[in-house]
Amino acid sequence: MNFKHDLFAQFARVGKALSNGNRLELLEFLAQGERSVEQLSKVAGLTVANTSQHLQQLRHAGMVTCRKEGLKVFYSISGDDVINLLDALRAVAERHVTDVQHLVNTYLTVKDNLEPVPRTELLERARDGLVIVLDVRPEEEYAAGHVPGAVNIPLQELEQRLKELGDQDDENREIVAYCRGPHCVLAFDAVARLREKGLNARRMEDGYPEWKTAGLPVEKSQSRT
Amino acid sequence: MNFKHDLFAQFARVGKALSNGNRLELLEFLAQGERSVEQLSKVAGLTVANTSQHLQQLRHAGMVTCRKEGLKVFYSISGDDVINLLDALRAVAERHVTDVQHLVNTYLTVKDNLEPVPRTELLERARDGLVIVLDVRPEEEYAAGHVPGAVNIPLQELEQRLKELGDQDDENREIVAYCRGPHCVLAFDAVARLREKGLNARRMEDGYPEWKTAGLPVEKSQSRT
DNA sequence: AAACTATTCAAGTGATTAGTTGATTACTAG
DNA sequence: CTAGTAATCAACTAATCACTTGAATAGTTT
Repeated sequence: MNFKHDLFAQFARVGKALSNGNRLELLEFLAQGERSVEQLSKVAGLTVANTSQHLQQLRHAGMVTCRKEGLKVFYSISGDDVINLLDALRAVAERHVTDVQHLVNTYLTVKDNLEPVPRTELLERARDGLVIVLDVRPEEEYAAGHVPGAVNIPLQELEQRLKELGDQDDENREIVAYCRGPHCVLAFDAVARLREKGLNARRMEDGYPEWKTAGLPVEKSQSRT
Repeated sequence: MNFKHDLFAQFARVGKALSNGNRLELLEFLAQGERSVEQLSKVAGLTVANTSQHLQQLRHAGMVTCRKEGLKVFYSISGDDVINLLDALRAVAERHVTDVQHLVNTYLTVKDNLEPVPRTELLERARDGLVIVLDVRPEEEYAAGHVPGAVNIPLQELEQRLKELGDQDDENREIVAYCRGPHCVLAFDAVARLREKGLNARRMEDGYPEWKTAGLPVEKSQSRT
């Protein structure tokens, strides 16, 4: 039964793509939208050549596609099924690899952290003005697409721009922060800092890619070409 | 940001578990239910020592658990999320890796193959006696659990025992075959052979593990201790 | 206790993989 | 055409992985 063997070897090719931490990081970043090789290499802290090689492995596994525009090559996730796969991987890793839970817990300095806010609940409460939705990702990612009505304050600028959130009529209005995904640390950080300031902050379940994949509405900034 | 790096390294551990064809084959077999190391080594065509090592990798990735009973150690999938992960992997591999499609198509000698029968539809039609559900897995797997009312004829015995299916009142009663999963070749084979004999055979969507995971009713044989 | 069985452990070999470096290709701008 | 840029390719090293072999555990049977 050579057929069977070949078939599993093909599946393993996709598995191999998931077998390296740097590639997973690239995929998580790509889940935001398309990116150039240079951008990706910076965010993952790899050389351009190395990044290029990882991207080609991902491409051969069918997980990303690329598009050349002038000098630059833009990579992007090749379909929603890939995001499902990444989420399934996360789910297994979270549930079973105790080290992950340990890492997440250690990072969450705020131990009495409330449950993250579910996506569906959020949208209507934001519409009613009950919550402020805070996008803590970098400006360019916000511009490429974000949750409707979300305020964008990148994490680094959070401390200085705190009043933009507190200035609102009600000091105790709940703030819901989100970032790149369930394991992006930006929103964790933001919630921890906001709580230190006495604000009522929570984290949104998952992040922008999951929001988009769930078919919920998104908004884009027109400010750039 | 060392935290981030560590976190992705933990995810990669699960990814690594999926990066080898033999391990994927073991997982697919384990998705049927628990198995001893010896059984697994036979089905995958590996030495016992090698199988044991693969299983321990899977265990460290949190994908399987084991239970010792007397001399034997029985391994099993550690949760439904693992089956979801395997299905997500398959989905990506199927959609993107053209080689997989090629392999599957090559194997399907019957080109005019009808759509596989959805699970939900099947159960009520079987109850009404409209279809014969055929389980082509080996006897022991059938005994460990099967779709209610299914007839068990292992693939090897299919040709000899054909009359057990044709003997029924209506020659044209539809036969729906299933096996271990969407990429197990048993049901493909069975359908192809039945059609050669002029019978009205189709393949069930997915296989037994997916059926069980979907929460649909199952039946077990009492014939063995 | 001795023989036997199922599994695991430990050590070693050849193959594969991750990452570095420097050259090369494809494209743009002057 | 030349210089410059983004990405890829090619060649290499160190690390990791798959598998084999033979020994060691743990449990059962006699």
